Amino acid sequence: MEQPWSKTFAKLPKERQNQIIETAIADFAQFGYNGTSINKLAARAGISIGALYSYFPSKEALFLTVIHRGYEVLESLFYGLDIEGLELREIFRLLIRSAITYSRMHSSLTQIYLDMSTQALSHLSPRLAEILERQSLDFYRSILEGARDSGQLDSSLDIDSAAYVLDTILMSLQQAFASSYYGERLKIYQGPDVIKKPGDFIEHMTELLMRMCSPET
Amino acid sequence: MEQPWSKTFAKLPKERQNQIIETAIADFAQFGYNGTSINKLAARAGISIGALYSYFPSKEALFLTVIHRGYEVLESLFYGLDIEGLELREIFRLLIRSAITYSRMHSSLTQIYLDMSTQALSHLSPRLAEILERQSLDFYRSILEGARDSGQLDSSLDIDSAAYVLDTILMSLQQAFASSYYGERLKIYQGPDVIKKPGDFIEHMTELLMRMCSPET
Amino acid sequence: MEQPWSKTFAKLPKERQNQIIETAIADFAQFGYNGTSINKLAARAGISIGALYSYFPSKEALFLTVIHRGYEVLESLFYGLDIEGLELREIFRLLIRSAITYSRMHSSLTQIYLDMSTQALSHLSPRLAEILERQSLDFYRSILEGARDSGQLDSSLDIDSAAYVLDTILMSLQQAFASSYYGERLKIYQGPDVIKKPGDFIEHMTELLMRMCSPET
Amino acid sequence: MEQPWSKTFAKLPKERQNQIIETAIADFAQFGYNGTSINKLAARAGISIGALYSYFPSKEALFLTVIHRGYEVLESLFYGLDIEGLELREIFRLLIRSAITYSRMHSSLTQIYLDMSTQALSHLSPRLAEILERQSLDFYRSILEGARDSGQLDSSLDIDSAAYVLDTILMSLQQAFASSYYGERLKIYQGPDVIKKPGDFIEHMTELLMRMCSPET
DNA sequence: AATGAATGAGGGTTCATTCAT
DNA sequence: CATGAATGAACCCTCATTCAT
Repeated sequence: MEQPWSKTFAKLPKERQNQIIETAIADFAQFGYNGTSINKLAARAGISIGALYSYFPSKEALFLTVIHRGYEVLESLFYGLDIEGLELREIFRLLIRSAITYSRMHSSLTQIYLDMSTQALSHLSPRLAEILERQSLDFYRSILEGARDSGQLDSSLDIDSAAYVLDTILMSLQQAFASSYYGERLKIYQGPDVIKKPGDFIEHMTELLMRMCSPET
Repeated sequence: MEQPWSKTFAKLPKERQNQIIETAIADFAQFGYNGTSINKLAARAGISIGALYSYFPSKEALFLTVIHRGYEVLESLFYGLDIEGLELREIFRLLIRSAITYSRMHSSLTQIYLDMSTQALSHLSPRLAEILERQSLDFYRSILEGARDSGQLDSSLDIDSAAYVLDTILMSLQQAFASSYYGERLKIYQGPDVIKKPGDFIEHMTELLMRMCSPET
Repeated sequence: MEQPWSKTFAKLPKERQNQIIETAIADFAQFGYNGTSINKLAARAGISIGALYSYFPSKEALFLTVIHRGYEVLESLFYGLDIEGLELREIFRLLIRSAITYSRMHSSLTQIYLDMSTQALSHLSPRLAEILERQSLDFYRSILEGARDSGQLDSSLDIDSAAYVLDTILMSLQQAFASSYYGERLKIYQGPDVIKKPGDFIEHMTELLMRMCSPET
Repeated sequence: MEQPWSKTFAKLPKERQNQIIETAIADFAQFGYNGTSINKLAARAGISIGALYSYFPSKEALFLTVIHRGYEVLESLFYGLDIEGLELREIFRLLIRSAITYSRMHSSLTQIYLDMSTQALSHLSPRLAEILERQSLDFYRSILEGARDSGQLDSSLDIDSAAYVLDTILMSLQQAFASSYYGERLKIYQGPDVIKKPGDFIEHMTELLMRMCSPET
């Protein structure tokens, strides 16, 4: 993604950059793209409208910058996962836990992903999907291929399909722990305590993923 | 859900009702809740603004009515599925096919679900989730319980968790075949032909669901 | 010119229409197209911004409506000139007097013509020139042809060129009596009293036009 | 005209001065005074906003500097015209040709004159008209007086009025060959080829001016 | 019941000018 | 001297809602 922000913004102290991006994340998350007012956002971020427009040429550019930030966070999450030598079950458990942790730590970003996938922003879809989903696929595929090579994954399995299911489930968990709607949905499926005490649920999910992947005994 | 529409609207000829609701579905799907203009919608639907406001007290009420219509469509979909006597594999295949068919026939409604689950409309979440997700859960649970009772489902499985995974996957397929973003995502995972020729993908998904549920041999 | 105003505007009482158009004429004349603020104009016209935009879809449409009004005024001026049976000298004198009178009565419209011919509005040039200049040409040509047929105009003269000069001079007089710049210019050429007492100047101009046209004796 | 530019600007290398003034000419010509953005102009000229404001205390000062440059160009044009010993008809032809040539070479300046004469800039009118029109009058008057003294101009003619007509026609030709609107107008009067092949038109104009001035035979 | 004109706050964005560096 | 970041009023235009007809 070409940088949607200006050189002026890049030169700003990191502190100030964060202050702006975090305000933007909060607003876009809470109000959605169309519901967010750039003028109000600027006021909340403590900068003038003119300054904001000198950092980002348009509302869309600011939004894309926020998405970019989300990508970096996600990247560092994947990068920080140490799955070396773990059994597949441990890996699944770790992925699920990480999805939930990420979701809680970065609930606004997660909410923005939801908004971004909305049809109203469909003109951004190809660009954004390519950036964000490609790395997930690569990561999950490498995990599953590793498991297959070590005999922990049924060799007859279509890996891309399994990766799709894995990503779908992890995404659904992220959404469940960050957005109101999907939170309500999860509570309907798992009872009201699941959000606060997700331990059992995590085990169940791990088990289901394992059953899906493990070679027949 | 209390009827968000007025008695006046209820008394309208079905034809006129449909004309309005379908315009609303199209607009909310394309532009999102915040991006939809009630004035333009009225013009496109061929009614006056005053009439629209006599049918629905607010933009939100019209949106809720649209969601309600979506619920009816979904209900009739579930109701129309004849799974009596089918083996579990057949049922999964049918559910997946139905999700895709529904998504293609009612892509606007599917897109609206996405918008609705957005944080910007979070004040509606509890109401909407309860209505829409409860019936899905009940339906999937009954299927899985039936399968368990006939020995086609591992009795150690947590049925609510399995239902959650099932619903999650079916929802993701709906979104993939209706929205730009999730369509792009699916293509990244499965290649560009999957949208037009989803046969293999359907089989893979069926297989994965079966592995998840079947008793160990 | 297709009507740039809406049906809503057409249905307004003439009084109200005039109030709006006249405010627009005054503002566009005083501040130019780019210098005119639609919001301020609406306030000065005593209507809401929304109302103004329901009458005219854009600033440009309002401007075009003003030009249209100018065309009507010009048309009625031409139509009202009774040159039947007048000698050419009398006709020239009358045209010059009329240009000055028109300019004084409709100085704002005259000022707007100046603004309109500016390069900043060049995308309107072809449309506007065709409408406004065509009728002038036709009118002047008919006068000159009449004069030629009655032997008052040298038959070797190129009538279109003579019409061009005639129009150019009349336009310059209009501008001189309506706009600051061309007023100053005229004063430099003719002394400061010419604006208030243009009698001699009118005679000189008449004489020059006659010399230009009359057959050699 | 008091110099509207600063000493700093005067000390700049001529090259840099030109670069700035020419960008300003281009922008003011294309967008008009109100439509021109000083910030964009600075960027296009390759200098900083701060520098621009150290050269010219305001947008208006830059505009006046541009007008001043136009004056210089016009002055050098008049100065460069060698009419010594030419017959009046030759002089008129030369003036017309020069007006067209000038207009083509300096179309932006010509367009700026149009904008400048607009009511929106009326507070500048007295200053600008005095500078720009005085020299034209003096020049044309000297020509006509010369012609009168050599018997080529009817001695009963009011020279100032003839100068006014002469200037008006020459100005109209300049505008016709530089601005969209007056170009369209000329085409309506003279057909679409006149802009590219103005030969006949030049002759007609010359003839008309001659008729206007020559003594009766 | 139906119409659609009217409202005006608020939307995203621009820009002449200032001033700390 | 030069830079260019910062300001914020003002720009054109939209829209959910009201209400006289």
